[in-house]
Amino acid sequence: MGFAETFKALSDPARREILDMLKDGPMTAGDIGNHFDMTGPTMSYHLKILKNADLIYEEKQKNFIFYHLNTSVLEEIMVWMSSLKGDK
Amino acid sequence: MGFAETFKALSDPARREILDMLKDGPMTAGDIGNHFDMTGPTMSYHLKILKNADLIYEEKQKNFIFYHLNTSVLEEIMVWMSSLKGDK
DNA sequence: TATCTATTTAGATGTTTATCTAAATAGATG
DNA sequence: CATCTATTTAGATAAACATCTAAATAGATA
Repeated sequence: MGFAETFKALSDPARREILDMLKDGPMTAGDIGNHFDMTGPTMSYHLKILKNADLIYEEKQKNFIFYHLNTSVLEEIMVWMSSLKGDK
Repeated sequence: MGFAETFKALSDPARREILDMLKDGPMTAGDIGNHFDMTGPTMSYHLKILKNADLIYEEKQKNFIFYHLNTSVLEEIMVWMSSLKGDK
């Protein structure tokens, strides 16, 4: 939990695409995975990184896991970026 | 040049600190390096990554190189982040 | 309860990253 | 022009990362 973790999570194109997909609502791990040419375990790995970075959270429902976007961390990053730009 | 490169550049704490330092005005590679417990070559490596990510640019003056902050790339990232947040 | 479905964990592997030391470049100055 | 100062390039290395296959978990259902 820190900027390093967040930026590392955001540095991978697949992970950014996952976030874009979740913008329209929660999805199961399987449905997310179907959009990529990757194995399940690889998808699971990326989801874990996004989860550890607090960019998504999971909700278990039956034997599915729904992933939700969490944008609160992005707010903090935008504050830092604004300060870099000199916006006080 | 792309989000991947930018986020990777931002994922390192030393590199983020360099950007914070440059917020107050340009600095030479040497002066930047003096703030860190790192060798010159390591500093040079980080500066190159920031430069390739277009987050800084250099201006040669005598036998010094002054590094300047460049925030235009951050704007694009903030636009993407805003869209994730649903700010249309 | 046996098994099917959804997802994760474990372990292996090739690639990328951050760091160092040693050497190279290039401009300024005695 | 010899050398000092500022910085980078080259090459090596340990750690971290992204990916895979095989196996494990855990809940739903026949």
